[in-house]
Amino acid sequence: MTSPATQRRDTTEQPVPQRLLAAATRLFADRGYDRTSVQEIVEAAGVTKGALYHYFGSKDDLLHEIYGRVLRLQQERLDAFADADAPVERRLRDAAADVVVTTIENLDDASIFFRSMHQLGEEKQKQVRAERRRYHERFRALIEEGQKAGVFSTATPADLVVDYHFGSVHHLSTWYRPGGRMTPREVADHLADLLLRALRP
Amino acid sequence: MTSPATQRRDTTEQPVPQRLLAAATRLFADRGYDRTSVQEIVEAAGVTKGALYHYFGSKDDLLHEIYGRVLRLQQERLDAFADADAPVERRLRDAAADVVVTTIENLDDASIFFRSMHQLGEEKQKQVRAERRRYHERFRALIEEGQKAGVFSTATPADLVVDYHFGSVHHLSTWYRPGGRMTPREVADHLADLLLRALRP
Amino acid sequence: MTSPATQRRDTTEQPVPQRLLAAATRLFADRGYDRTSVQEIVEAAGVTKGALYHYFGSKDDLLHEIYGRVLRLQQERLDAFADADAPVERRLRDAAADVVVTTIENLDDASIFFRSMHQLGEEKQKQVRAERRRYHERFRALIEEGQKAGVFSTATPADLVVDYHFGSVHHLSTWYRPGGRMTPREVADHLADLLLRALRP
Amino acid sequence: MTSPATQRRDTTEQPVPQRLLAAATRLFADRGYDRTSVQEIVEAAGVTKGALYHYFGSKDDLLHEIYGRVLRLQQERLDAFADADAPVERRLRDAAADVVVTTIENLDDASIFFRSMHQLGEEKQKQVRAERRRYHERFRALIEEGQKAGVFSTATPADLVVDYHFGSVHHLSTWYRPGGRMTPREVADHLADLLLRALRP
DNA sequence: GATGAATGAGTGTTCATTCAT
DNA sequence: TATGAATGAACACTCATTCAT
Repeated sequence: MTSPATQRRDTTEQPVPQRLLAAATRLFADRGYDRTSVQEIVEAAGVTKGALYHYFGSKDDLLHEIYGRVLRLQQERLDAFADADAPVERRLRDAAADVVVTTIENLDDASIFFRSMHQLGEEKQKQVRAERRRYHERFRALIEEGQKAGVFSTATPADLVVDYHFGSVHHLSTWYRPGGRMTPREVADHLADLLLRALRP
Repeated sequence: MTSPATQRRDTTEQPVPQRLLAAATRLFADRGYDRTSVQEIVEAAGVTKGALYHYFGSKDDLLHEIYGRVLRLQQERLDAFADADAPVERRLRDAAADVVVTTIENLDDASIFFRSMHQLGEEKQKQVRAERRRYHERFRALIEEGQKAGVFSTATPADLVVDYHFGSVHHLSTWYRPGGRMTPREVADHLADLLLRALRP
Repeated sequence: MTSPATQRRDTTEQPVPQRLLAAATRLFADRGYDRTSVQEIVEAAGVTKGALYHYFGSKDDLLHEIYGRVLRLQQERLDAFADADAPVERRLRDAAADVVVTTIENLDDASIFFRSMHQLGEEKQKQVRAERRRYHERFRALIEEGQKAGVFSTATPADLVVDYHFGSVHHLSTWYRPGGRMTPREVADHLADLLLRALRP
Repeated sequence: MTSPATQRRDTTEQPVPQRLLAAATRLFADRGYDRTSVQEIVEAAGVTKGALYHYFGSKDDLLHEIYGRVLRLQQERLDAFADADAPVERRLRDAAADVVVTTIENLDDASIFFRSMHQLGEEKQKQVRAERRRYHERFRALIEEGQKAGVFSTATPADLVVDYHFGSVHHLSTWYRPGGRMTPREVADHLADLLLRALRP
C-alpha cells in the first residue's frame, strides 16, 4: 500500500528528460541510431512513449540534443585552453591533449558523433556542422598563430593538420577500451606529443 | 517497340552481381547501410529482388563483399610497398601515402567501411576485424623496424602511431571532396609527411 | 456522415484481441496455419497489422493462445468428470463422451489442434505437448483404476487404449459435419460406448 | 578427367523421379508440405529445379503422387484380406491389423497423409477423397457383413466403427516411434483386438 | 533431358508517430 | 503531464514457377 509518490521515487531519482538522454546515449552508442527503437529507449529509461514525445519532438531530436551537449562542452574547453595566458605551443598541446581526454571520458557520445551524424535530419545536420566548423576554426587559428610566430613548421597547411589530429580523436572510439594498457591521460599525452613533433620546424 | 534483345542489352552490359555491388556501394555510401533498402538497390541496379537473393544471401552479404574487395586491395598494396627494396623511411612513407591515395580514389568504399562496419553480422564482423588487424600489424611492423634501426623516434609506442595515422585516413571521407583544393596525391604527400616528421628522432 | 464514435462502435463491439483470436481460429481451421496470412487475419478482424503485433508477439503466439484456451477447457472438464463421485465405468464413460461433445462444439479449434501443432515454434510445442501429456495421463489413470478394480479388461495396456480413443476424437474434424445425420451427443454416446465395450472383461 | 557418365553414376543410382519422391516424402513428413521448399527437395535429391519440373508439373503433383502410391498399396492389401477365404471375424481382424502394420512401416507417408491432404489443390483433393471413400466403404462392408451374420454387434452404425478404427490408425503417426516399447505387429494386434472386442455382440 | 538465372507477388514483422483519454 | 492502443508504410526476405540455352 505504498503511495503513488513513493512508488515513483524509485524510478524518478533523475528528471525524465535526463533519464531519456542517458538511455538514448547508451543505446545509440551500443547499437547505432537506426538500430535503436524508441521502444527500447523508453523501456531503458523506465518511462512510456508518451513521455518521450512530451519532452522531445522526435527520435531525431534526442540525437540532436546529445550532439548539442558534447559540442557545447568541447567548445567551452577549447576556448578556455586557447585563451589561456601561455606560449602557443603550450596552449596547443593542452587543447590537443584535453580533447583526447574528454573524448575518452565520453566515448559513448564520441561513437555516436562519428557514426550517426549523417542520420540527423538535413536541417539539424547543417546546424551541427556549423558548430563543428567553429570548433575546427578555433583550433586552426591556434596552429596558424604558431606558424606565424615561427614556432610551428609551415610545411603543411594548418587545415590539414587539424584534420590530421581530429582524425585520430575520432578514431579513438574504434580502438580505445576503458581499462586498457594506457590511461586516458597517457594516450592524450602521446597524441598531443605526436602533433607537436609533427609541427616542429 | 524495341526488340526484347535490345531492351535487354541496355541493362545487361555488366553482369548482374557487379551491377548490384556497384549500386549498393553508391547507396550505402550515400545514405548509410540501414537507410538503404534492398528495394532501392535492386532498382538502381535494374534487376529484381529475386535476382539479388539469387546471388547474395542477404543484404549483409553485399556489405561484406564490398569490404572484402577493399581489404584485399589494401592488403596487397601495403604488402608490395612494405616488401620493396628501399630504406625503411622510404617504404613507410610510400605505404602511408599510398593508402591515402587509394582511400580517396575509393571514397565510397571508405565511408562505408568506417561508418557501417558495426552493422555487419557478428560473425562477419569478426572476420573483417581479423583481416583489419593483419593490415594494422604489417604497418606497425614497419614502424618498429624503423625504431629498432634508430631512424624513428621511440617516444610513442608503434601501436599508437599506427592508430594516429589511420585515424586521419578514416577521417578523409568526412572532409575530402573530389575536385577540392588539393589533389589526392598532394593530400597523401602532406599526410605522409606529417607522419614522418612526427617520427623524427 | 456517421460520427467517428459511431463508426468506431461498429467494429469495436468486442475487444480487439478477442476479435483477432476469433478471426484467426476461423481462418486457421479453414485453410491451415501456413496458408493463412497475417494480412487476412487482420482484415477479417477489422484491424491493422500494427494492432495485432501490439497484442501478440507473432503469428505463432496467436496459434499458441488458441491452443491454450482449448487445453485449459478440456483439462478442467476432464478433471471434473474424473473426480466425480461415481463408479469408474460411469466416470470414464462420461469423460470419454464429454470430450467428444466439446470437440465437436469447437471443431475449428480441434482441426487446428491436430493439423497445425507441428507448426508451432519448438519451445511452445514442448509446452503444449507437456500439457497434452498431463491430460492423457489423467485419462489413463482412470482406465488403470478400472483395470485394477477388475471392471475393465487388462488385455490391452491402458496407454494404448487412450491413444485408441483419442485417435477417434482427433479424427472427428475429418469427417464430422455440423448438421449431419447424428447430433454431437449421439456421436459421443456411440464412441463412448465403443470404448466401454472394448474394455469389457 | 572422369567422364560425365561416371560422375553421374554416383548420384543416379536410382532414377531421378524416384529420388525426388523419396526426398519429398522425407521432407514433407519432417517439416510439412508448406514449410518444404522446392529448392530443399531438389537439393536433397541431388538434382536441379529444372529436372523436377521436367518430371512433375508442380510441387502439388509431388504430393499427389505420394498419396497415390499409399492409396494404391492400401487398397490392394485391403482387397486381398477382405476377399480371403475365411470367417468374417478373421478377415476383419487381419485387415484391421494389416493397415496398422503398413501404416507404421510407412509412417512418413502416413503423417503426410493426415496433415497435408488439405494443401492439395481442389481438384486433386476431390480425387484423393474419392479413392479414400472407396477404401472406407470396402472396410465398412466387412463390418456390415459381420453384423448381418450376427457375429458383430449392431449397437453402433458400421460407418462410425470404421471412423473409430481409422482415427486410431491416423493417430499412430502422432505417438508411435520406431524402436519403441512395442513392435508394429504388437501394436497392430492390440488395436485389432480392441476393434473386435468392441464389436462383440 | 536438364540447367540455373530471373521473376514478381507475397511473407511475417518492425517502428516512429499520433491521439483520445 | 503522461498513457498506451492503434496506425500505416516500410522492411528484409522467400518461393513456386518459367524459359533461354
